[in-house]
Amino acid sequence: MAKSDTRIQKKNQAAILGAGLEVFSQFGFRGSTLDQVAEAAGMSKPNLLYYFKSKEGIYTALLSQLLNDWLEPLQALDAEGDPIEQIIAYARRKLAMSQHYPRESRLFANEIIQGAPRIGDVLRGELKDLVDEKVAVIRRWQAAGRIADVSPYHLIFTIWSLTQHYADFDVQVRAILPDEDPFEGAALHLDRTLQAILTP
Amino acid sequence: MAKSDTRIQKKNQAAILGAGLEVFSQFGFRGSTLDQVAEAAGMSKPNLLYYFKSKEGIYTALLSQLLNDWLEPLQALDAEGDPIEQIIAYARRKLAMSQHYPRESRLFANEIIQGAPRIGDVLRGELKDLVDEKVAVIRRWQAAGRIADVSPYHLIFTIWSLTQHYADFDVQVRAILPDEDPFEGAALHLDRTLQAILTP
DNA sequence: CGTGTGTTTGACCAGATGGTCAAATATGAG
DNA sequence: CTCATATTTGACCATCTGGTCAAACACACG
Repeated sequence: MAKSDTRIQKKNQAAILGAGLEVFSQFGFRGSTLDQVAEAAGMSKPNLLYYFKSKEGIYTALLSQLLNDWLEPLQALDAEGDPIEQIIAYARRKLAMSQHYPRESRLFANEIIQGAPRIGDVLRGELKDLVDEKVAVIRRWQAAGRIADVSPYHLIFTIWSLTQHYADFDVQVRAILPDEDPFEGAALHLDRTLQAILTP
Repeated sequence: MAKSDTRIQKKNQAAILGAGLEVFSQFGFRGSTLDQVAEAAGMSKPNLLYYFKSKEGIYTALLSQLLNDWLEPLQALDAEGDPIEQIIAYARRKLAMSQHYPRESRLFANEIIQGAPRIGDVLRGELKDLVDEKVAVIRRWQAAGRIADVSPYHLIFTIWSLTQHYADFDVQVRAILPDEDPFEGAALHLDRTLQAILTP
């Protein structure tokens, strides 16, 4: 019985999710108010709640909408490709996401630092399964002697932490490097680091 | 004219700061309430405010009290020591802090992700100066050919991100590695990674 | 143009939250 | 023990916040 969304509904839902991303990524869930989101979306608070049941509804809609985009780069890691090339390509995709979608990165960071109360199940389910699968791929590469024998789990943590650092701690990075674009140096450094770790 | 604190004052101030650390590190500043802090400190809300002027007062007292501990490991980096040894020792100290003081790490992470509204000046001042000083040390080591020629700034970011990741994203790390202590593998991985990057 | 449906909002409410205050209670120096 | 001072708290207040509701408005379709 679900009617397909009208033009206006699509436009407003998109505006609300955009505003929610802006606000929630900066202040976290509890630190944000509906008035802030409404203001950022350019509409009244009751109108927000005409499109989404509650504050929580906006937030969880955002989280689940973004989760797929967030996992996609790792899914693209190809067991048939060249090992070092594949891993570096993955790291570059992740870094590019930090550069172009820092708000999404900070949204997840806020959520996870505060104990992941709303996506803990996804972390322990979908995410863990995906990581386990790719860890198996890396282990096969290692067994064949094609890359060095580092812990695949910690290798993945290395890529996550290094790339997300530039988005999540952007203020700190720019406090240290006020006169340059951190992402240029980061890309080069990331390449060299992974080369150094992975070369057998 | 400042009277030295009595026994009771010392005890209660410590209790409040401990409670504040517990609560603020989990929910961030805006996400925490004075009632939560009072409850965790085992006293009434008005009594909290007898010792600290405001919620903000507790928070900023915490931040500035912890900042020194946070910068100390980097200060201890010794220009006269063996380069690779010194850098790895720094990374290990940082990792140990993430392991033993994860709440402090998350407190800073929350603050910085949300734009560091209260410690931006410290980042651009004290922290930047300290980092610049140590970067100069690393550059001298590199000029002497004693370590590889990586960007010193990004090397430091690497150490920060890798070590703090295990504290700040603890929930995610443990979701992926439910059956082991992540810090054991992390220490080994960190050593190997830095060896690989730094060996000329 | 008129009518039914979808959209928007001003006014409002209940509960939470940061902070105040006067009164009660504990403490310790003489 | 006594009293001045330090400590503690119940009751309270103003503001903020998530959410509701009825009324107003816009719009498409006959």
